Amino acid sequence: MKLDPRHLEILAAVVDEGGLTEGARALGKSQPSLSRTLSQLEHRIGAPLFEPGRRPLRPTELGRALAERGRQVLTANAAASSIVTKYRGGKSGLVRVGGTPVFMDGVIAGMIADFQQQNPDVRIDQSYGYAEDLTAALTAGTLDLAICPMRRDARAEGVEFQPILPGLNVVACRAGHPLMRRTLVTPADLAEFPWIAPPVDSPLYKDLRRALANIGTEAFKISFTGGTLASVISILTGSDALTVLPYSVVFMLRRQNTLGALSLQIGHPDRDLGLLTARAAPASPAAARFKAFVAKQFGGLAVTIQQHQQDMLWRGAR
Amino acid sequence: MKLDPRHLEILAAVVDEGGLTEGARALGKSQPSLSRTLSQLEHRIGAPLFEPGRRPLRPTELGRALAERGRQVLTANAAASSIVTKYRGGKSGLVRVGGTPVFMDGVIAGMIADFQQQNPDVRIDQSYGYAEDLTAALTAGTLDLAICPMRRDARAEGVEFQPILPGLNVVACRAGHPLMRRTLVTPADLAEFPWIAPPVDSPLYKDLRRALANIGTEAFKISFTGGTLASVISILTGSDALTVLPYSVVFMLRRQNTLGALSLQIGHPDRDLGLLTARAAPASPAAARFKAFVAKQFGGLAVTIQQHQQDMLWRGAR
DNA sequence: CCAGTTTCATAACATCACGTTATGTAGACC
DNA sequence: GGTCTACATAACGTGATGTTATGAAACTGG
Repeated sequence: MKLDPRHLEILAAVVDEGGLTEGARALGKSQPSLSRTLSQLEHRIGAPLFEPGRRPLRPTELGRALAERGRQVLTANAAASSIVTKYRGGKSGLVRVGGTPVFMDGVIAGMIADFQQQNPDVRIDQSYGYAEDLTAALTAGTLDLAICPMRRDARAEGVEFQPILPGLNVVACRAGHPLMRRTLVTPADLAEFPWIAPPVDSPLYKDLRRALANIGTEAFKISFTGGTLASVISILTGSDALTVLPYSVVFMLRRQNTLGALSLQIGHPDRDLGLLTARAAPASPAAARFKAFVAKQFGGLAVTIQQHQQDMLWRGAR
Repeated sequence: MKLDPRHLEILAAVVDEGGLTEGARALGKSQPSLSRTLSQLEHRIGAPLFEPGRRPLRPTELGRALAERGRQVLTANAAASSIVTKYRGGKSGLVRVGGTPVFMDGVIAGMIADFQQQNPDVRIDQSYGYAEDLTAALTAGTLDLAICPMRRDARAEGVEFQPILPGLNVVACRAGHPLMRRTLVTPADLAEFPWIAPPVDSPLYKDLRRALANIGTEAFKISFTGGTLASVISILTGSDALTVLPYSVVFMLRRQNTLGALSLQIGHPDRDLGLLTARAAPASPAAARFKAFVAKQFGGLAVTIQQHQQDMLWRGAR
């Protein structure tokens, strides 16, 4: 006995609403349609679903039992509809986001927390990688959004880059570091302190090398390498070590008052931090929503950073 | 967003079976049919349900979420099918059975217990009534089966009567009643004992009157009237009162050894105990099954009673 | 008991979704 | 790179589902 789940839905609606007319109205169909459908169903089953010759159509025991199942179909269907609606509104779904480790840990993780506060049904898969891997993952369709620094002129095939922050690295150290008191730090001052280096294949490592070369300090001693942002922060706060970090990361940590940035111009990398998305496949609503959220947050962040720098400048000039 | 529950079923089957081909086989449909249906569903939803360009078709997060709902639809549908199958096999449903009070309590109740032992999903609504009411209820469709005594020549309109036992009433009393020792009881012996009378509108009451008239005893004192079988038995066992009961009822109670029947010919009523069913509406499978069960039980009962009587006769003759 | 109202059943018809077979195409695997 | 398997597409027939119009039957009130 194979039944059509739609027939069960109709039966449930008619039983629950108390009549064909009401049931038809509830389902948005015509009354004769339901009448015929239920007649056919009764004929197929070979047993009456409604007591014959009763005008306010009353279900039999069997009709009630089957209506119960129809109710289950209706609720499952409604749940499915809700899932689709939420998905299309970006309120639900999966977002696979990747980026350079330090940015993800230092900046994006906080934004993800804010985003999930408002969108609890959106699942976020975070992964780490550098521009090349991220681009590959995006074109392969295994990633929805990447957040990484990228050269302004670099146009990778099949991906779209949307700059959100100018690249700006600073020399970071613990809040009470000896060099923090100086209003101006010279390259020579840096020589005596140990350095924490990012992984050698990271853009940040290149930035570090380039920054030190610009300053004129080629020889520097590396005391720690390979850790994630969390371990870097631990070591920085527990020692007088220095490292190069994106200013945005240092800025986001300002509330904890554990890290500071030296007043030292180390030269901007020729890259912008930005959002990388695949050009081919249209992003899922949740991914698009998350992307828009991140972009907006960074917009606010850029303004805040600017205000903060103005403030620091003003206080420094005083 | 209104979805077709059948599409969800198909999605669930494909996701669970791991492919279109397997899903099609599981549903008893062709592979292209599912392919097109799911394509349309994806198009309607506006989002992919399966990761594109993967050969062992792998569902997306959304696809999995909707498949979960489809699974609910499938289980509800399967449950509905099971209900129908059990209903058609008479293994489930509602049986409304009515009959004369004493018979229902004394004989049928025990059969109902046996029936429900084997058919736990069949619900039985028991009601009481006499031939006239029962016939009316049957033709009105508010009763599936009636069990009552009926004259052999009485043919009510629209109902069918199937005799199952010859009507046979006996004078009943408690097991240790003074009259029980006598091998032969005369009408005069009955005069000194009080009588329990059934309700005056019951056929049993008429039987009592007729039986006593046949015997020649018109004047008898009635000490109790109006109770159900349970109270009649209580009073019989606690006193030396007499009453008229169908022999089948006394026989069914033989195990308890509380009641006995006097060796007194009181004349058979011109009625048979039988099953009354509506001729018009075909009985529900469960009702038909119950009717067959009761008929078979009574068949066995008739044989047992006969053997018992033979046995009694033989012992009495010895 | 009768008239009015409501509620369901039936008829006739159009359309679209579904199921079929045949066939093309693209990952996957060795 | 060749082959196999699995999915997608095409073309077509049929049947179920939707519609409106209308009839019949049952509940309502006086």
